[in-house]
Amino acid sequence: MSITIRDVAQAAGVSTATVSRALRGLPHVDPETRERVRRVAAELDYVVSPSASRLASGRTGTVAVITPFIDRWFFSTVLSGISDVLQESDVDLLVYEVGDPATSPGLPAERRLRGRVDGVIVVTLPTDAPRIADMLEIGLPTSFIGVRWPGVPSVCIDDAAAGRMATQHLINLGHERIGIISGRPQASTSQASRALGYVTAMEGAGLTPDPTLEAYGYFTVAGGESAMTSLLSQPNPPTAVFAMSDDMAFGAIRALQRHGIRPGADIAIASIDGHELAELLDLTTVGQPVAQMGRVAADALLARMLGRDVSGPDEVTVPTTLVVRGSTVRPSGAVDSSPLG
Amino acid sequence: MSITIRDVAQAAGVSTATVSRALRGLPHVDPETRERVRRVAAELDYVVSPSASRLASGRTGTVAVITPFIDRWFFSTVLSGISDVLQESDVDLLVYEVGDPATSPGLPAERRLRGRVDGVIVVTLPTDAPRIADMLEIGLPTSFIGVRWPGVPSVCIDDAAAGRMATQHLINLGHERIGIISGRPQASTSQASRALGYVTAMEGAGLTPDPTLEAYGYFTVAGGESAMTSLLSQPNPPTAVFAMSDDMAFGAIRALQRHGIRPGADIAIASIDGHELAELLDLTTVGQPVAQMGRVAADALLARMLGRDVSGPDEVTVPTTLVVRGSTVRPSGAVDSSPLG
DNA sequence: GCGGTTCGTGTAAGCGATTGCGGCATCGCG
DNA sequence: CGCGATGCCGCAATCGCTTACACGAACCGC
Repeated sequence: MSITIRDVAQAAGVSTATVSRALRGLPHVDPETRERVRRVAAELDYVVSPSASRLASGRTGTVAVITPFIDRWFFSTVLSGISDVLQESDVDLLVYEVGDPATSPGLPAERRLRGRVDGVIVVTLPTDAPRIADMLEIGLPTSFIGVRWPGVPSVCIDDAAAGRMATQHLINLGHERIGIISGRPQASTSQASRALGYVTAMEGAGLTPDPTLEAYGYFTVAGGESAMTSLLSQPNPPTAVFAMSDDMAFGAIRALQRHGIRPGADIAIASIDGHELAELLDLTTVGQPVAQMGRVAADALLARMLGRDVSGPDEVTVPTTLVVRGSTVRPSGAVDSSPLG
Repeated sequence: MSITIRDVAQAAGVSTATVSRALRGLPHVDPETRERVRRVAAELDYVVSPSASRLASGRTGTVAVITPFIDRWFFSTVLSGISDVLQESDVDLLVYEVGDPATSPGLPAERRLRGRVDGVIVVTLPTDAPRIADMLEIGLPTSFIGVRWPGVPSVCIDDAAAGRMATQHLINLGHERIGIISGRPQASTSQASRALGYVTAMEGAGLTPDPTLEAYGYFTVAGGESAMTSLLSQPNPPTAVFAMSDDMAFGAIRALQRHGIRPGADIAIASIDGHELAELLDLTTVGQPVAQMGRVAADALLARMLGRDVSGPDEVTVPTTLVVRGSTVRPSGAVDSSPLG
């Protein structure tokens, strides 16, 4: 029913081997022959059978992206960046949504990957390290986004610096009681780094982080809202809050609105992400180049998969930039402790 | 190097045929034999070669999703719903991001699909009909989201009703000069339907839509902002605005903020989508069950692919619900023309 | 003019599953 | 006890392509 390489070979008066070589641009084919094969193939509307090709060659022309979520801003944006790059190289994109590793078992995809893809991009939550070792055991070329792992291609931001930057900015505005909305209790990796940045900045300014001023927002809008609510119920609430993600900051802002407190004017908020809608909500945030992170990871993976010269280091850190908006204004009467943040 | 079905067969003392049948749960296998094969396979950590299986069986266990974008709320949410369903059935999800059909050529994926997937889900922009015929020509089971096509499984909302609902709500509040922020000039399908709903509601209330009160927002935040800006520059600006999408409404709100105009208090805004962050911005919107739309489409496709009994109609319309928030309040001094919208 | 390259092409052996068909026991029933 | 069903299972032919290897022709330099 479907037309095969044999049909093309016959119609072009050559062998299937030649057709294969001609169509794929391999050498050792007379230019004239190649052209003829191409024409015949086009006329017949021939497309190679991916299954057969894969079986014979062992290559799949596919990469898998393993991501906790696909319907959240950060992840869908990363995905889009990845998609850009892969499409340019005619590589298919397989998506596995695995959920939050903290609540769902692990990577259900491990077994599936073998023989199904040529490479894997793992997008990790900032909340905790993935089963990286498990992943690497499969022996597929892999690229990580969001964690740093020795010897493995990965791209991430400097979480500590980002946390420090946001917190320092609040400090520079004169705030001293600065709360923090973090992900979840006792998480690891980049979350810890962001918290570290917060602590570093605080201590650098001679301030002591008040443990009662930490609340958990689980990286969701709803979580951020309840975190902020609990912060507000403190006997001595913070005058500024650092949220580890824009989503949580959004929730925090909603909490403020509910309490009739004006973000910026009454309580300062700064966070990390650079979410598209942060501008709308006038939220000060440390922006990360999310789509670019996806592109970089995909590029790195492709380079390794296709055996290109692997230029550039394995571990790349992309820059973040503080975007100051209305959610962080000088508290009335306060004096800036440094020449701008 | 990798272990194959032959290794398992040998280790279990049966033929490869039996291994294949045993592992896939096919009948005509002694329960005892099946168990032994399973055990051996597990011990050997055997996984079937997808390529070989596909080539032999002709099935790929994969569906493609063709979507204009993946980094926008609507699409990533749909994608997530699809992913849910597919994962339950152990079907792989291949994603093709094709861009806005209005600006990018078309479906570059057509050729790729043949032999690569068992089915396709096409997510269409509300801005215009996809090359549906092209798509159907491939002869793969296909499911559409966002358009209605005779005889083809599709899921969408009643765009006209949604547009009418939002507009009627504004009318009920006493507004008469109601502007509209639509997608792009002369687009089609669901965009037209939403506009139709607007017109229907207006005329039903004895109001005449003012053509100078229509602006184009191209379904983006930035577009919505400039659309609202141009609306505001009218000699006689609207007192209420219906935006075809939440994103555009977000942009419109930003424009209002920039002009020192309070959404809700000074100008009412209602839109369509039910975006996660609409609540944050206190935006009245006609919510559509986006993730569910993805799930429904995936279910329908799976039913056809796997030859299940195709229950339910081809074309399903999912319900929308008006969520009233602060962006639409009664204009001061106005009287409601009906008992609540 | 001859051995050795280089080029273009064909032959055919895989790749690792799936599955139609046939064979051999075993079973049930008359 | 005989005979058709039935249940299990193996044989072997695909599926459509890739690619190592072989082969003949043309071409090279000495």
